[in-house]
Amino acid sequence: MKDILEQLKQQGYKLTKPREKVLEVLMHNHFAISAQDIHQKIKIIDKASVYRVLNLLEEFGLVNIENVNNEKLYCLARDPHHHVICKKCGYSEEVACTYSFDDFKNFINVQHQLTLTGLCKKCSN
Amino acid sequence: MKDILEQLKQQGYKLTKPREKVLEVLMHNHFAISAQDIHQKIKIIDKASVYRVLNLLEEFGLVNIENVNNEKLYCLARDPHHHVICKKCGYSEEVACTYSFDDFKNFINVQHQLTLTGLCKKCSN
DNA sequence: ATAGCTATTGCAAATGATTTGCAATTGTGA
DNA sequence: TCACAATTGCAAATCATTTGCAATAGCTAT
Ligand SMILES: [Mn+2]
Ligand SMILES: [Mn+2]
Ligand SMILES: [Zn+2]
Ligand SMILES: [Zn+2]
Repeated sequence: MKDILEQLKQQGYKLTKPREKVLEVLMHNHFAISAQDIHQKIKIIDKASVYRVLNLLEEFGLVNIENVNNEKLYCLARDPHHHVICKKCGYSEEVACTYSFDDFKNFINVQHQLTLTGLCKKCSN
Repeated sequence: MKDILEQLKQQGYKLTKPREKVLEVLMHNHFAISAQDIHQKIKIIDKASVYRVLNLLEEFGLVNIENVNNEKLYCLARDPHHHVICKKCGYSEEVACTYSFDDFKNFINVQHQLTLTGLCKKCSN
C-alpha cells in the first residue's frame, strides 16, 4: 500500500485520509467490492470521496473493475486476474487471467474487462 | 425476428408493439446499443417499456450485454461474440468469441461478459 | 513552527440510468 | 364479441455516481 500512496505522491497527489482508508479496504479485500460497500466499512469518509479515490485509482490503472447489476466492483490490480461472482449471494472467487486480447486492426490501447457470473455451490442447492 | 417473437409467444408472452419495435431495432443494429439509444429510435414506445422488453430478452438469454460507462449495451445473441468499443466516440466493432470460460470448481452455470474498450483509429489521432 | 497556497474534502443537491406503482389499454383464447 | 390477464404509458421513485462550493487540510517555503 505504501507503494501506491508513494506512487501517487510522486505524481503530485496529496497523502490524505480518504486515499489511505480506501486503499486499506482494498488491500484487505482481495475480492470484488463496490464503492457502496467500501463506504460501508469506512463511514468516517464521505461517500463522494470514496468515489473520488476510486476514480483516481482507475485513472492510474491501479484497480480492476467489473460491472455486475449496474454497479462497479473494484479490486486492486495485482496480478492480472478476474472474478467469478455468484449472482445470488455475491460470493466471489479470484481467477487468474491467462488470456490476452490485444491484436485489433482498428483499435489501440485495448483493455479487457471480463466478468464471470454464475451460481456458487451453496446457492445452487 | 419472427422466430424470437414466436418463441416468446410459445412461452405465453403477448405479441405487442414494444416487443416488436425493440426487436426490430436490435435486428438492424449489429453492434452494442444502449436502452436510451434504442428508445431514441422508437420514441412512440415509452422508455419504461423499452427497459421491460430488454429485461425480458435478458431473462431468455436472447441478448448479449456489456457494461460501458455505467450503462448496459445490448445486442441480439446470435453467434457468440463481443465488441471492441471506443471509449471516446462509442464506435464499436464485433469480435468473434473464441473463448470458453466454464470449468470452475465452486460455481455452476457460469456465463461470461467480456468488454473490450480502447481507442478507435479516428480518436487516436 | 508558521503562513500561504492549492488540492482535497464533506455536504447537499444534481444527474443519469433503470425500476416501479397504478390506472388505462390491449392481446388472446373462449 | 366478451372477458380477463398481461402489458402498457406515465409519473414518481430508486440507486449508483457525479458535481458545485465553501470549509479544511496537506505540502512547501519561509
Ligand atoms: Mn481481486
Ligand atoms: Mn453485436
Ligand atoms: Zn451464492
Ligand atoms: Zn472513437
